[in-house]
Amino acid sequence: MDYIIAVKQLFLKIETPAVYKMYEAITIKDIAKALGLSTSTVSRALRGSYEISPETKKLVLEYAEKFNYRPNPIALSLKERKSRSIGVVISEIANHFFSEAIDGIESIAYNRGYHVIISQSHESYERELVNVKHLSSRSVDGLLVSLSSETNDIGHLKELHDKGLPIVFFDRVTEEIDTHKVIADNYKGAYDATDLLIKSGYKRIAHITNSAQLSITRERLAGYKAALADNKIPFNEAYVKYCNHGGKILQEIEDAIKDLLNLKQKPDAIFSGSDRLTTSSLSTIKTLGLKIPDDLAFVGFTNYGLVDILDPPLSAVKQPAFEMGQIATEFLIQLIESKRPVTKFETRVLQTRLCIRDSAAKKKTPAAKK
Amino acid sequence: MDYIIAVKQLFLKIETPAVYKMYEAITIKDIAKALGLSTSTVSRALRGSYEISPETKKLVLEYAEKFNYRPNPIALSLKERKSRSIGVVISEIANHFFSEAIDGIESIAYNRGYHVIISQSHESYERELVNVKHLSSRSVDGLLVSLSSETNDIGHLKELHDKGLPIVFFDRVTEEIDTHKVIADNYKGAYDATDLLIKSGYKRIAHITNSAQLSITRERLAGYKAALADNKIPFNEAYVKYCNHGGKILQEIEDAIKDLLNLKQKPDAIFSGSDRLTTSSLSTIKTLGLKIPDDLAFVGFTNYGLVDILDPPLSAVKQPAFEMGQIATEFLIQLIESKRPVTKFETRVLQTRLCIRDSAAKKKTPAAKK
DNA sequence: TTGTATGCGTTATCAG
DNA sequence: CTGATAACGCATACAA
Repeated sequence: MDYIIAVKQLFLKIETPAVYKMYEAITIKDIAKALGLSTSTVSRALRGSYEISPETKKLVLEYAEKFNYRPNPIALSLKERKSRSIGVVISEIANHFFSEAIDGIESIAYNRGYHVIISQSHESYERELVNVKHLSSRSVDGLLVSLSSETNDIGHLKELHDKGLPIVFFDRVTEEIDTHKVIADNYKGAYDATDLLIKSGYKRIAHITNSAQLSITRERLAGYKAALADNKIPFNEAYVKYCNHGGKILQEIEDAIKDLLNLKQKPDAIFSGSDRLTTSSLSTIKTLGLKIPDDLAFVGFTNYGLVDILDPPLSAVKQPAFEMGQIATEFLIQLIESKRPVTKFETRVLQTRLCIRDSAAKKKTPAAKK
Repeated sequence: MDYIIAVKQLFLKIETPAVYKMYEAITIKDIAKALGLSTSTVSRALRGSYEISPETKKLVLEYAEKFNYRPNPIALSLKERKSRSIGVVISEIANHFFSEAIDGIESIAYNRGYHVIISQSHESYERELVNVKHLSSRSVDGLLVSLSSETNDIGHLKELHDKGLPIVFFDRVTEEIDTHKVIADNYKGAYDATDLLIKSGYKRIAHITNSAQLSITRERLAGYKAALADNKIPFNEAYVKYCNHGGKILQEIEDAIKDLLNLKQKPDAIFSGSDRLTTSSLSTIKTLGLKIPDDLAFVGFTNYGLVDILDPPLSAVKQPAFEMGQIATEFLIQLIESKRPVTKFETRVLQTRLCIRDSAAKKKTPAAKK
């Protein structure tokens, strides 16, 4: 049986020329041969060089058009030593903040003729490492990075950056690498959210947030603390819950919220510090049978279109994800195409937007509590 | 001031050699020169060829290891005439069905050493065309396609496919191209959803769905009709609302739902046919102040994690997006790496999953209505 | 066992 | 105005 197949294969191999093989496209060489010109003449004609006679130019251009000539980007890459592609390193596409950011990234990249290669770390340092290695080894011209929540050693990126690979960070940044960065005003966003809860009459406000090493976590925590301080509310360490945000996030959140509810001084409101944290928290709150805002008021960072379809509608801090992606990409392309080494870097800070809805509604019984 | 900067730059330019320029990596040629060997020897040693002496092999391997040699993928691509990357053509990343599918695609692709390049059409035929052109012209080895809702001319894809570019369709497929396809059992999913509503006591069930030319729309409509027929409920054309799903989807949906509510025989339930349609419908229903399920019962296709955080929890048809992505990718890589032309193609159909929740709860007053 | 030469598709340099 | 040649990094047929 195997023998027959083998013979058949041999037969097929002889019979069929390499037609099926690959989408064969026309090359400069083909044009040159067909027109009895040299490849260099064709190349120059195609690029509209002034030193080619109008007739030749016309001839070549028409032939190219007719046979739908497209320059081979891979050959160009090899020659110019750049791939015209940029790598994006993020944790999760299935997260509206990042998918909006990607929209922004693409809107700029495609206009400037760059491919976008996206890789997800799923919040794992291991995977981030693998992805960065995969993307680097000279197949991308630059990297757009938002760190995974597990990452605290950025040696892999530092090394690439030192070797001259342009890198721009957005959202989850690091201070250890001096380059352009694009972030939201997390401090102010968190301040606004916390302040809204306080102004609505809540005093015992818990904060569910990402892993402690992320820049966004630190900045949002600072904004939360500042709002408490400005309103003369003491900061309570037990009210802050860090979640590593990995695969078992739902369990993590459930544990965190249960912990909070078991405290002697139960919190009366929660401020949640990210997209996934927000949805997971809401899910847990529902499971526990708690009513928002009466049992627990709620405000969260999120870019999902959830704000108004929930009951009650969700008060949320929205990040300018699309713009962040755009600006980061502009920065990166600028670095890639810069003729001279860049030594002066910028950290661009964009404003967040607070959407006020019922989930942080005024407390109904402010008098009853002490 | 500018003058000083210019002088400084000039100075810098003279001072710094072309180090900043580009992440320079070591090549086979470098190794050969350093070790006094020829490039071919090095190349062979690196690939562990049997015809190289153990000593030379060791020498080369150690040197390569020490200087962290990585073969240049672009040079390889040029040589082997393939890029080891696959293009993904979808409408929106910010759609859980697609982001889950992408997870599946990546899980397979990365294991097999392929890059994944994603492009979004945002439901526009124009953009789909541009993206496909961009991806093709020999920079990807194959295409994973889910058509935009605007697309009814697939000439661009047909041409590429005829030229030998492997293409696999998933979710939104076409019959006009003979190749592997991966779809959900949309017929059954729609049947189940409609049947659930009927079994819960609803009889006037509207269907909000995608643009009519999409395969998923046709299949889901068929399932909806079949469930009605099996339950002896007459089909009412006025109950089916097609939405083109473009930029102004919210307005479209609002109009559609208002139309439905203005009918003499107002529907008592809605079955919605996609992720975005579902969230937009819920949003509109909320805006109009309608209560689910008392005023209007609801079941929708969706892959969002919404099911249980809404009030009432949402009954939903979930698609096996991750698996669809995986299988489509396996098909594609199989086509790409096949040594012979493939003539026998498969259409894989995966099962959907119905999640039953309160939004399709039993009707409370079945007696009152005729 | 190792080296030389060639080609993948393109552009730049130099020579006519 | 046009053509020949080299180079980008790698693999391989062919020589030695």
